[in-house]
Amino acid sequence: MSSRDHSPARFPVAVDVVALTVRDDVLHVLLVTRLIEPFRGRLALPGGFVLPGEDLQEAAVRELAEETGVEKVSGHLEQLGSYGPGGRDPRGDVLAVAYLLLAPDFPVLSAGSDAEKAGWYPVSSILDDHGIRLAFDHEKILRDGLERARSKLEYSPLAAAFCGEEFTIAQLRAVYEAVWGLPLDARNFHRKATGTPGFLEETGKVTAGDTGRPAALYRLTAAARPEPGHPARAVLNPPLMRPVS
Amino acid sequence: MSSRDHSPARFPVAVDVVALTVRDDVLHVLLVTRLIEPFRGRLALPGGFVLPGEDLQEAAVRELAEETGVEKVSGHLEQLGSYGPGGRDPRGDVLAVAYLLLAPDFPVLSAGSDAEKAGWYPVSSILDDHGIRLAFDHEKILRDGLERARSKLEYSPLAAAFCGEEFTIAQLRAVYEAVWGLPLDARNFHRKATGTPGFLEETGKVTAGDTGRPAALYRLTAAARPEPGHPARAVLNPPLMRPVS
DNA sequence: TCCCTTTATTGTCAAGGTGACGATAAGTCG
DNA sequence: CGACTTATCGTCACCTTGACAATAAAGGGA
Repeated sequence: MSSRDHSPARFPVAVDVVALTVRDDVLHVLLVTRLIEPFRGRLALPGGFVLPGEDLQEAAVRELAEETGVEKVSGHLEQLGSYGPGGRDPRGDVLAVAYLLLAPDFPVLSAGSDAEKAGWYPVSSILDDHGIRLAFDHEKILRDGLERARSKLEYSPLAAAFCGEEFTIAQLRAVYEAVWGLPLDARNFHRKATGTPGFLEETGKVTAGDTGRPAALYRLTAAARPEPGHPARAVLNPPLMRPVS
Repeated sequence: MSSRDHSPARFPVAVDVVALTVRDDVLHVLLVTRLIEPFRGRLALPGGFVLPGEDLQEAAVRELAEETGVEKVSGHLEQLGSYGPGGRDPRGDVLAVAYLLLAPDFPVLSAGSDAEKAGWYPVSSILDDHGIRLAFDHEKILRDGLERARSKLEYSPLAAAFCGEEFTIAQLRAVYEAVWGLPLDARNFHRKATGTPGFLEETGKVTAGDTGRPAALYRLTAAARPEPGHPARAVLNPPLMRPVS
């Protein structure tokens, strides 16, 4: 820190959350419709200003709860990056700290306590050409979050963050296919997922009721489960690489 | 952003830079000695407060120049993460945005314009048990920066950011060994570095004067060179993994 | 000059991982 | 029961890696 600045400038600090989930085999992002200016009527990432005495991650969790009605979100939450403070809010300088949430599909309040409508939107409908334009610089933040998620799947057990506690290999593969936007060979994926030491363990249970042969249910190994405070361990070694094309 | 907050809280925003280099085959970090409270006399990462109208990365470059006397730093600069705002500065809430600089060895002013002494310190001397204690939460930031650098070497061409424009395979290998703290097999490394398409290209020149056989000089391919604004491309595919032990 | 030391570079080989894809297994549905 | 669907196991050629031998190209000293 500079020793010269007697009274440093102060900035409002906002947290914005890129919440991703896989719904019907399609990657979705959680967005709210803004009911006030600026960008009234536009879709935006959920978020809000950090309060005094609050930590960044606390603020992210609180804003997510306020705007989506979810008190206890399971899944994986990590910091994505910071943006600004200039050129991103017409009201003036605002520093934004973005967080990335990878979570199983959860219901959102159609009208949160902030009176903003929240809902899941397919990521492709936002990022495609001629997609819906987001407020602020949220499209860039979403792109950064998507790329972070894509690369993290390669070497970390984070794909399981999109699933519940127990899941089948096919469900896990559907996560990879939805996030990467690529088809994967079911047999090779099964070999890699079940063959990686310290990644998955069988629960002994199987699915029922669906069409086709029942699938075995797996859960993450204790070693692969994200610990509070610790980053997700690099369990997939060698990594599960994205196909080139 | 929350629609409810009419006058959001404002925080001072500091940028801190984890500047790493390889010097005499040892990883060093750039630190300054604080001459004022708090943490007077302690070593700290160079950094300072963001000024109004300034971007985060601009502030990082400016503070680095002010405290180390380097106007144009070559190498790779990327955002590392944000810390706080609570519990990291005894003067009160301060949000810190950390940046990571991977650079060739450059001289630092022994007394910068901020009158803080800057110098290179072996990373191990800071992070070892009984190492020198840094000011603020800078030890955690340094650890995060080190881990980021270590993992980035695996799949990106960023090791070359520690070298000059042209370098030998052995110099590049020395970077990996210094950052990872592990010995690598010179022959297998040579095969991987020269055999990866789109990574290195020969300059045709060779080193001279040293003991032993002269080494060929290489440079990064245009595709592997970091573009302004773009992240470092994932050129090493499959990656060059750290040995397990 | 010739040998020794040092560093760079090229090969070799076995083991393991991956992509492509055939073959079975175990359910549901008609 | 037979068709269909999904899950799981096997096979095989190819590629990459780790371990390590061998060769190349300098400088230094006897």
